[in-house]
Amino acid sequence: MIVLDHPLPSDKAQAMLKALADPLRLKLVQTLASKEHCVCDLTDALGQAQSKLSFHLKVLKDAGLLLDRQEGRWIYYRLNASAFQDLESWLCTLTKICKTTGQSCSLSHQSAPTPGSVALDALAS
Amino acid sequence: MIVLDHPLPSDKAQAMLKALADPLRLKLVQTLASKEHCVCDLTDALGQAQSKLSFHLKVLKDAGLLLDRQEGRWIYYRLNASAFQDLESWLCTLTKICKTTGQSCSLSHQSAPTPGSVALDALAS
DNA sequence: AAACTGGATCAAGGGCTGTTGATGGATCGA
DNA sequence: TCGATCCATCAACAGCCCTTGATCCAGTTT
Repeated sequence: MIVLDHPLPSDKAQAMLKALADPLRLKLVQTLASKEHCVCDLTDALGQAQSKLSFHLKVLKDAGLLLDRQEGRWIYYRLNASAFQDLESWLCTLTKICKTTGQSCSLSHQSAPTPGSVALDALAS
Repeated sequence: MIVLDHPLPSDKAQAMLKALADPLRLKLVQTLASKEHCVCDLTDALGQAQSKLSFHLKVLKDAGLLLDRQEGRWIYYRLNASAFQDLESWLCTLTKICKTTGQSCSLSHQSAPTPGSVALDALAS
């Protein structure tokens, strides 16, 4: 089995993927993409119950995808850009393996496989 | 709310994310990264029941991440490189938004925001 | 201090998802 | 044709996740 040699551990990447794999959480991310919001803004914007949003915001925050700050009574959430960057990089590594191992690929613009461009590591079980 | 303007629809991306967000399915992907395998190879390699692997292979295939071909009694599964590429591209777009909207970002090497480099689209509700 | 507001947390319930063992279809060898 | 192998599918069960409404806490206002 090929295991990604990447600074982002697979279990962390998995937690991020799981956090993003929900319709409402994806809407939250898209909403927070423009700028930071407090929870009451989000309840208005998305028309969802406060406790529900708090639940999903916590999931996203625990996965590392969100950051928050307090200002008086309000708590402002924003995207954690570096986490998204890490996940993108992780997925990029996976995609490169996929291309360099001669998997079927319909892309006409795929770059030529450069030996060593993908770091692999064999692992028992 | 900002919505990704990307050829890959968000619900498809979400299905892929959900499919990848499982430990066993991620192991399957990593195993298939090296080369195609039939199901009986995978049961041996991962020490899992055949029906369990068939279930998870179907989830990955339904999400578009796997392709299969039949050869006699065996069915060989392989990664669908273009699907991984699409998902990577989708996530890349999301990350770019995150960076260009001035979200807090600890990266020192982030590229300068180039206006128009990220396609955005406003959407009601 | 008392009332109010924003938000987190909790318990209960329902629904979705994964696991397990059994069954059935398809292909191949004898 | 018969048995064996590979694999998909099914039903039943268990566990997890999401939703909902209530409650609690912290900060603010009066």
